[in-house]
Amino acid sequence: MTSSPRVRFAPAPTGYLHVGGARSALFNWLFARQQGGTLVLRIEDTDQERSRPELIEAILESLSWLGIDWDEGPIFQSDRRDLYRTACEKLLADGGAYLIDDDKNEMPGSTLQPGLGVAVRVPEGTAAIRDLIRGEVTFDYADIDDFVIWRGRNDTPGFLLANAVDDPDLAITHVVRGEDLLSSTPRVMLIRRLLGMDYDPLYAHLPLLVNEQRQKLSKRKDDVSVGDYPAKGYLPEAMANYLALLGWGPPDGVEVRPMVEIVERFRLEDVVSSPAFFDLKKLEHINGEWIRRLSTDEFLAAAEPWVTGDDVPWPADRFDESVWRAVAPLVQERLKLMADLPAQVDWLFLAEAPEDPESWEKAMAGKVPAADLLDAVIEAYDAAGWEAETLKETLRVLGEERFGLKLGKAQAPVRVAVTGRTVGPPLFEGLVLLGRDETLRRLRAARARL
RNA sequence: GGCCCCAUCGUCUAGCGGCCUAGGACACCACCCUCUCAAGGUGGAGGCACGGGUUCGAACCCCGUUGGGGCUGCCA
Repeated sequence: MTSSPRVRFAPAPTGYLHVGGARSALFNWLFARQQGGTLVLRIEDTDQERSRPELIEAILESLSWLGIDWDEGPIFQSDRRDLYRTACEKLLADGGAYLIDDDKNEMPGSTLQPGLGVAVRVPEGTAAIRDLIRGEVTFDYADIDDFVIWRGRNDTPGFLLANAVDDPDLAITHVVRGEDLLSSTPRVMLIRRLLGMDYDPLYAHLPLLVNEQRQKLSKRKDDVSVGDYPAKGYLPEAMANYLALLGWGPPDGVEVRPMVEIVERFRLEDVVSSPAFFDLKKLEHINGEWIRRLSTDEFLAAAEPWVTGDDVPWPADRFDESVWRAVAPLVQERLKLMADLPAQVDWLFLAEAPEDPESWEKAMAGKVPAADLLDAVIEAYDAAGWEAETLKETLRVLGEERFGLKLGKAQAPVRVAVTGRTVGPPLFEGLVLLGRDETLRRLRAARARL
């Protein structure tokens, strides 16, 4: 008999969702969706002092942004305090745990008392964890010290206790989480044993996500808050796609693909056991791939905040929707990050070509006779038909016949005069959109500076 | 220190005893394409940490060494 699995993602609201947590959430989700199982969202907010309720909404938002949905919850551990308290009292009464003072000295008594904490008395024996990724991992209780399960300081349950109680109570079948939790597992198992439960879930301890120093990603040292990624110009599809590739690889080697295809192929047993470096470079590449995969309409929708948001570099009233729609496909092909979008099109909506000294230097002070060339272009464009192909041909012929320059060289001064930069979308299509008058005005203005 | 986990190109991975003179992807280099930049195409450089076993045969199995990491909190 195979009943459908139940898994959970259990973040503590002590910070925003970071990429490591997101990856754990994603793997739980992938497994649940793969197996037709259930994903429970549980908020581990037992520590009154560290929990910040206002962060919960942000965490849920980040999960949703990634396309991770859940079937039950969020369940708050802070609502279930009585459950943990009852379990703790039982342990106390049975002698499996004892009261402690602030310095962890054992205190007399077998019921919870204000101001006193509770510690488990670790007995002899071993705990064998059944881990889908690592096989069987055994711990000897002789190596484990007595540990606190109830905080006397603020009279709240510790995470080990809450964990031990919740997973069976929620009928969790598979615990999928980071490897940093592996060492805490024997203690959770011990609590359950002392409580008389014969239940243990199957575990899957995911390899840690690490930084360049190969250390566990930390919110403090590493810039890894998922909530920051939309504003950096990442698409949720790209982030989720990349995260799925950390610790797992599709059997057919096709890395960039829709999440439904990843769900089809995902197997917890195939997750590797060694840590993975969170590589922004690869994320960027995948983001570029996803941007290019968008239909024009999808791209326009994704680009909306980048062309009409509060941070656009041009005055809102100068933005021209039809011009934007016309260049959009040209820009879509060249972006890795949506954040790079404004710099591609700003010259179309600014009153003047943007200033970029480096570009100016490169195009105007090089070997190309910029002044003479601009003079010639101005004269030619004043009379030319205003279509991309004509403008291109005009410049090509002019450049070759009068200056002995290939189009690649001849276009540089024109590009910088009009767009301000040496790089950008295809020039002649852009000139058509900018219009003859403004193009000529910018060419003359640039010529005057030489 | 103790316990536990891990070890294939710089990075992410494929490989689950012979298909491996180790495959793919990112990054890097070269060339092609090209109005710039991208994208795309072609090619290149680059790896099984080390030492013992087991086996007819090990990247794959076992042991050890070394290295890295995690935990060791009245955080999770």
